[in-house]
Amino acid sequence: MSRYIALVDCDAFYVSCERVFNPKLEGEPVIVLSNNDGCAVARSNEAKALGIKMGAPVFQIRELIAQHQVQVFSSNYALYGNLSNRVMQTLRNFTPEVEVYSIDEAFLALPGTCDATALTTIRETVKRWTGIPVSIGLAQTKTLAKIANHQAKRQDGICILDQPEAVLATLPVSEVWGIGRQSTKKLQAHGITTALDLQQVDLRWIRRQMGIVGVRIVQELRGIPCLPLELVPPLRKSCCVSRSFGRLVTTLDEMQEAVATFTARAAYKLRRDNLTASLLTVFIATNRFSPDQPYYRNSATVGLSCPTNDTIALTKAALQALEPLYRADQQYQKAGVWLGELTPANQVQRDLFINPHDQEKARQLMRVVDTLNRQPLSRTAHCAAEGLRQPWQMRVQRRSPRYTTRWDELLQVP
DNA sequence: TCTGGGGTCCTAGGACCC
DNA sequence: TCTGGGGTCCTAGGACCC
Repeated sequence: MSRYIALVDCDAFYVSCERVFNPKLEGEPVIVLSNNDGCAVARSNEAKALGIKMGAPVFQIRELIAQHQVQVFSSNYALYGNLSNRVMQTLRNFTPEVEVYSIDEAFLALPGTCDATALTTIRETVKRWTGIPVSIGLAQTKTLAKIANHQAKRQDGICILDQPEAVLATLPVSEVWGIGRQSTKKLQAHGITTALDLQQVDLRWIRRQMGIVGVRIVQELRGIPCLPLELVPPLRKSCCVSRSFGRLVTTLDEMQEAVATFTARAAYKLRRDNLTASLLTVFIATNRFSPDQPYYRNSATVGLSCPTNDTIALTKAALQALEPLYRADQQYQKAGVWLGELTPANQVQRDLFINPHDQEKARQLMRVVDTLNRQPLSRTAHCAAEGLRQPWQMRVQRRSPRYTTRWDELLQVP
């Protein structure tokens, strides 16, 4: 074989990040929560063994946590993002062909001569240089590499899947990458229950049932690559900032603060990536789980006459879009801002009705604001519309220090 | 009391055109 | 009265991923 695809996946990534700076957590049940301290999104093996499921709402597992003294952390994205970069940089030492697929996963192209010793070297190097344990699956396609990785996690951290059929026969079809709940139901109804069953279906049949997506999955299971490595991340097409509130929001004032805050964050992300937006959508929603209140959600979209990444222009548009959505008789649980039709900032057409001098002044203002706010999540300079106290902010009750990105939160060795 | 956030891709169907 | 065939573009919504 001339070429392999490896999937390198960090083990319980957020938990592992916490353990790097807090070795006492080793061997203990540990979980990391989603934003707003809502659900468990990362679990150590010890926590998994207790039966804590991925995405379990915290309030449903309170007893389990107390009973087994599970260590609980809020998400600390500054820390996880930084450690993720270190892992990815380490992987680039082994091949230039690295696709960063998510915060904790990367696909690597490796030569066909690659063997278990090489994988072990990669694994041990990442652990030594970053402190993060990874598992590596190797196969002929991305979809098979995913499955190999799945196997690796159950073994000693590496798996080479040369003859996949035996493994596919034992794997429920729902575990195949790209097969979600709906597809699982449909496939099972036709007697396809294992990955091997899926590998052997008729291509015309799967085309009718699942479209081109299904065909690709089946081909990949057969060892025929359909999903190329994306070495250069494609330009983003949209950008969304949304949050659940720490407590319900009822007043228009607070909702405006929140929407202005989310807009500022989204505008910053555009400037960071050198993009502008022509479309802005605001959405607000009540709690969809509330049994005694009907679920109300609504959204409004405004087009921007000139593509922009200016916080002030975008905030004006967002507040204007919010106005007709807001209803005084509702208790809101969540809001968000979505920016669409993104184009590179240097390709923006001149707007005949905007004075270029004013535009340049606005750009300079944003540069100053971004410099003042360079510390992650800092709010040294912001619009008045964002408010000061922000009582609706999400809960972050158990966040560990931002060891690697804040001088004042460096690890101290007594 | 308490249920995340941020994305992408694909398809079907409507409007419109020649 | 008859009422084709092929194409593009746009949008909404579904499905899925981590």
